[in-house]
Amino acid sequence: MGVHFHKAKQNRIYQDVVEQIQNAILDGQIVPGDKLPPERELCEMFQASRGTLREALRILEQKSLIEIRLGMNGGAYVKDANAELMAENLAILIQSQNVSLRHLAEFREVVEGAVAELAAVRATATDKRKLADLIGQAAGYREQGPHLWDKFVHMDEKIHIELACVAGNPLYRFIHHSIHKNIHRYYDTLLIVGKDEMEENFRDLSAIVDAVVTGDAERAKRCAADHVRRFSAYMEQKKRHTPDR
Amino acid sequence: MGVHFHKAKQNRIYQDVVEQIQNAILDGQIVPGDKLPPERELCEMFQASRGTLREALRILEQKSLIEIRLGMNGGAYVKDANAELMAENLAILIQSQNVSLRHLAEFREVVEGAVAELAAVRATATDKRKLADLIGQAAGYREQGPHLWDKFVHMDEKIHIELACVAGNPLYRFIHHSIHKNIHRYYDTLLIVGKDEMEENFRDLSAIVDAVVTGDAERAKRCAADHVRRFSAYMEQKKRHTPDR
DNA sequence: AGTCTGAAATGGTTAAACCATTATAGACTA
DNA sequence: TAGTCTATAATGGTTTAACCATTTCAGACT
Repeated sequence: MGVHFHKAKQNRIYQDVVEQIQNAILDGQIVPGDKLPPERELCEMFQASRGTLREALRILEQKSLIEIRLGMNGGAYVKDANAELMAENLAILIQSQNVSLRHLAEFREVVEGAVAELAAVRATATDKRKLADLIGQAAGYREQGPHLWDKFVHMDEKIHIELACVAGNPLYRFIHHSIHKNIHRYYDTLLIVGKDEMEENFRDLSAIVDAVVTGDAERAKRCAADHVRRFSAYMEQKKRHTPDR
Repeated sequence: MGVHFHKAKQNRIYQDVVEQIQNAILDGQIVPGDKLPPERELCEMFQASRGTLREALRILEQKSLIEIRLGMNGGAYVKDANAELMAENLAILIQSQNVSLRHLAEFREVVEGAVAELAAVRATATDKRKLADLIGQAAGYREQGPHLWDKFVHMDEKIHIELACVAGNPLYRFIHHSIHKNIHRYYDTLLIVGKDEMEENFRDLSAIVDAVVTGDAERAKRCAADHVRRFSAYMEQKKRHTPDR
């Protein structure tokens, strides 16, 4: 690998090491999938001890910039998915009780609305076909009865992701991912889908996609926001009947 | 399906240390301002070596859960400002060129709109007085000429923060903080405020606050979104005239 | 009363050794 | 020949013990 590191300076050496490697990654000198040299070699490059170097690696790992694998062929691999960090952050905010489920729902209403609106404006013919296809699959699972209902739930997720992609602003993808990851554990216990809920959910999704395909941004926004509102209300209600977690 | 297990690896002592300390913090067993014992004592408690323990501390520090100070009376102090993380995170997304300034502006338009809307609905009498007061201060700085213009710019910031607080959803505070921190370095070089820009900015702010005070949520949303749009357009324009960064 | 100084507390760094996990090549077996 | 076992080597994980650097503060000295 052709990247040149210079001797680590500064008071806190590990910080300097972090910065050098981080810059190399963010500048594209090292790309996702690449492997950094083994720790012992990095030590020589940076003229630092292994302990210090490992503290730097821990920080980079926590920033989701690298992933460290064990064993032969192990080492520090440069990662791609920057979305993980946001999810982790959000998790901490929630756990420290600064942000409640209700806050999250309120925010999600706005975000999903904006996503649907943008998607309606920006969807290409290909995007529209893809969305219609996803709705078709969901319809299929819906009809085939209870044993495929969890597949249906999964489609809901896929449709939301697709909408975020169509919207064309990566921030929305990241945010959606973060929220979903954090809300997921509530799904598992609270979201026991009955036929009625599924039908309603399907109607909501169809309405959103229909509005997007039609290019009716205003309606898309309204439908998406309504969808989230109904869904959140449903979750709140379930939660009240499932005492204390 | 539904349930997600993760590999049950006992190894990686530092992870275990991180979890124990993090839980203690998030559960409130240790509160912000508290100091953890010195490294050497923690080593004994966890029965781990200092190197391992320090790797754990680096992770907690990167998570903004603790802050480490040097010298006598130094050590690991528990922090409470969780907003830093999100900012750091967003910075990485931007620097890795996954998110552009334009994306950020587009998102901000939606967010500031939602904040103003919520604020209009939820503002108490006290909130309204506070907002009116801030606008008053801004008006004062505006009139007293160029030497106070940077104070005026600062007021703009304060008003946005206050709106986010009034909106009553902490997520918006965190998001605003993140965006602001990341957009700030552009301010410094691009935002040379002339009298016209300041006047326009002041009109925008007044309009937003007026709508909020009046309780006109719809208008507040529109004014805030317009404000961000104008501001972003102004920045884009400046940027084109300031070749390459 | 003010200033200097040095000791103590604490994090930062180093070095060398050993343990644990994993991929793989090559030996062994069916 | 095909499959399976095994030894080996590459690499991260952990320990230990020592020393360096920074900061505070009590007490000495103006």
